[in-house]
Amino acid sequence: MDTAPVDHDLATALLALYREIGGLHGAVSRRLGLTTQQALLLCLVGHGRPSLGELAGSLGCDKTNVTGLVDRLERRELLRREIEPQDRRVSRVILTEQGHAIGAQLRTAFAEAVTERLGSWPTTRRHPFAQLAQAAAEAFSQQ
Amino acid sequence: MDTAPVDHDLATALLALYREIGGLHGAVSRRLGLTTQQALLLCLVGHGRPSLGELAGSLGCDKTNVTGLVDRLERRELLRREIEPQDRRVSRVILTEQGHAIGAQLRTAFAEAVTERLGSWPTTRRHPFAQLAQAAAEAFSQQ
DNA sequence: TATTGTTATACTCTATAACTATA
DNA sequence: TATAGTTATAGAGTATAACAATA
Repeated sequence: MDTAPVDHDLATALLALYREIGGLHGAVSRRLGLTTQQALLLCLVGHGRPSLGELAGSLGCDKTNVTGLVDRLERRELLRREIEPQDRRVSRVILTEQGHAIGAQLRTAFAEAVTERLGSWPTTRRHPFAQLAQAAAEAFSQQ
Repeated sequence: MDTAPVDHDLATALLALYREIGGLHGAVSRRLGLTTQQALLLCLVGHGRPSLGELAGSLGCDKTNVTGLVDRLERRELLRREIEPQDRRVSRVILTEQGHAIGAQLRTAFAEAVTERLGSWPTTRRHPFAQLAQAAAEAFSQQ
């Protein structure tokens, strides 16, 4: 058989990986004065202009949380809201210059932390892993 | 060159995967009446007898948080504290029968959710992914 | 003295329900 | 009427600092 009914080994490995990435990402975020959620949101915005509702979907949390998250990041001038002229109910989020700078620091620091721990992995191992992780993330994001 | 200085692609893929697993795991946990952190702690205890300090290390959070997490789970009779006789400063955590039952439900539900989304992946793809994820989790847990 | 766990505090994250404003 | 975002609320997670019990 090729596709087993339930893959417990894969799930266990992904859960362990989730826990460890969380620790790493949390430490990096904290070092830059952000919470994990603030850092995730900041990286998620990037160069796009997501609405608050879209952010809630991507973060997998309620829209009411995004209001508070965006409030705190806007107060620190890392991003700003912009009302959509075509539909004035919609608020879009745009990073400020400082927000982009912190986002870049965040990505770099996280990439350095990952590379440091997986430093002994050759590209012949890291590359397929990155592709599988990316593909899995996309598969998970389809609802 | 075989080991690049910083692997941004891998870090980006792992961050996306982290976000998606978080959504999936959170949904599964919530369905069983637990928060993400409570579910992580419950799975972490398993059949072991970790101290609160060890749990804090594994969860990557402060020990003061573990006090509250364990308090709430103990109040719901999913686990209990047991003072170590050899060193009465140490409290070890043991799952109750109900705690084991919920833990098993949690693992099964999460494995089902993972398998459902990666259902089209053949074992020739799932298996190496599981091994890489497990190896990465171990590499990350070394400090 | 050092360590394990707790308490107190303040802030952040979270979901639910009710609301405002726009469509 | 329906939708995007907000507010109010209550509970949970988080780190810091100060503390108790034990080693």
